[in-house]
Amino acid sequence: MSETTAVKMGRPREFDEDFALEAAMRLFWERGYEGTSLHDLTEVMGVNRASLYATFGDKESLFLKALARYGDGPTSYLKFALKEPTAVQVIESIFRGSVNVLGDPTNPRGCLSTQGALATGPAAASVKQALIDWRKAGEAQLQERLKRAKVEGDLPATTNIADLTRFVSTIWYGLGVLAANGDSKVEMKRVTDLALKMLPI
Amino acid sequence: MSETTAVKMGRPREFDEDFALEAAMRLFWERGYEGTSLHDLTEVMGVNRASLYATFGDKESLFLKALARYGDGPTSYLKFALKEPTAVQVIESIFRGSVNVLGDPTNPRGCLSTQGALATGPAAASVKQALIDWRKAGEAQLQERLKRAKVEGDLPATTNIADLTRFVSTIWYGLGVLAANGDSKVEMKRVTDLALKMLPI
DNA sequence: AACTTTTTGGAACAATCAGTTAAAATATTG
DNA sequence: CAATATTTTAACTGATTGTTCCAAAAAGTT
Repeated sequence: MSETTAVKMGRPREFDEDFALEAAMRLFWERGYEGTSLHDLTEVMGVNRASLYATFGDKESLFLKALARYGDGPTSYLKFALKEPTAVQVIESIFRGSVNVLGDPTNPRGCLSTQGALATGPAAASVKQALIDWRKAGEAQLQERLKRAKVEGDLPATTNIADLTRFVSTIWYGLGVLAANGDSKVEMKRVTDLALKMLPI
Repeated sequence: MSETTAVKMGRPREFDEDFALEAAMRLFWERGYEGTSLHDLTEVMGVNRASLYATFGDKESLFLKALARYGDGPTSYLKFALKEPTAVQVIESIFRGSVNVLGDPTNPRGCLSTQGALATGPAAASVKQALIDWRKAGEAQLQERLKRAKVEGDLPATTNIADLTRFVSTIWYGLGVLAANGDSKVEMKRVTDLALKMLPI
């Protein structure tokens, strides 16, 4: 019976794993992978070095866990957006969710997937690549969904799915930089409103 | 007579200042501010530490000089684009120039202004801010030009200049991330072609 | 040849980096 | 209480960070 409620032997933890990972995610989000030091991580996470390594592994491993949490948390809107009934609604929903997260003043400015490690030194090359993969995976999910929309007839048969996907992704990424620039939610919303009006659909 | 051709006393330099700054720019471009070490800079620049400091100042100062060179070099297309006769041609020209630079396989992938320091630790906060200012300055120049286009009548009086500027900027920034993802020039061109077709003009 | 001026090479700097280790502390189990 | 298991504490790696300093080297000037 090794359940989550199982009584554990040994000295009990003085930190909350969930809280700690959330804090790590937000610090990486704000400062990027290379800009975040282990010392600062232990502080915001409320975890000492040794426990951090025992629980989350090394810095890269911790970052990947934080990234996964980012996908399940702040950017979970993507999962729901993909379930919308039509292509237009899917795109609308992605834009809405994105603007909501990026425009929330309680969040770090920008998007973890682009701020985390867009360009790095050789030591962080694998993290940079992981983020490329992460972004491309998002694009792939959208592309699959739009492809289905075409089959279902709610996108014209003439629509170039790859182009439309890349176009939406471009705006998506661009919003992240707008947010990093300090633009407000209202300003970002005006961009997505304009984009939706123009959409070749 | 203190001209540039003036004979200088002292031991002559063994490095070329222009070459060195170009090399620094490209390394920052590829690795970002925090991802670039002084050790690696001296190697690619062909300058020893002491001479680097004497000539370019500290790391931040060197980065700012590299950024200025980036503006005068790879992204000089902006200056020319703003001189185009109509708003549409201006935007077309920006997109074309951007795709050419970002899609050039001999260049580092992505855009220095977004890769340099989108998110950083506190130590690099001033560099991050300098890049925000740099990007916003670019937006401001475009906005001024589009405002003029409206006055000159080649944009409808109903056009919201701020919105149009931000929309073009968003795509501009987004292209940088596409490039960082490894997308090809052809793929980026298809994005800008689509955007131009959709432009509310 | 003696003196100035500038650059070079390399050592030295203190600070910080990610990561490890061993002992002390705190719990459960028998 | 004794044995076991886990976490905390804190010191300690060894490497790397950005920056400074200094004597030697290489040129021009007198």
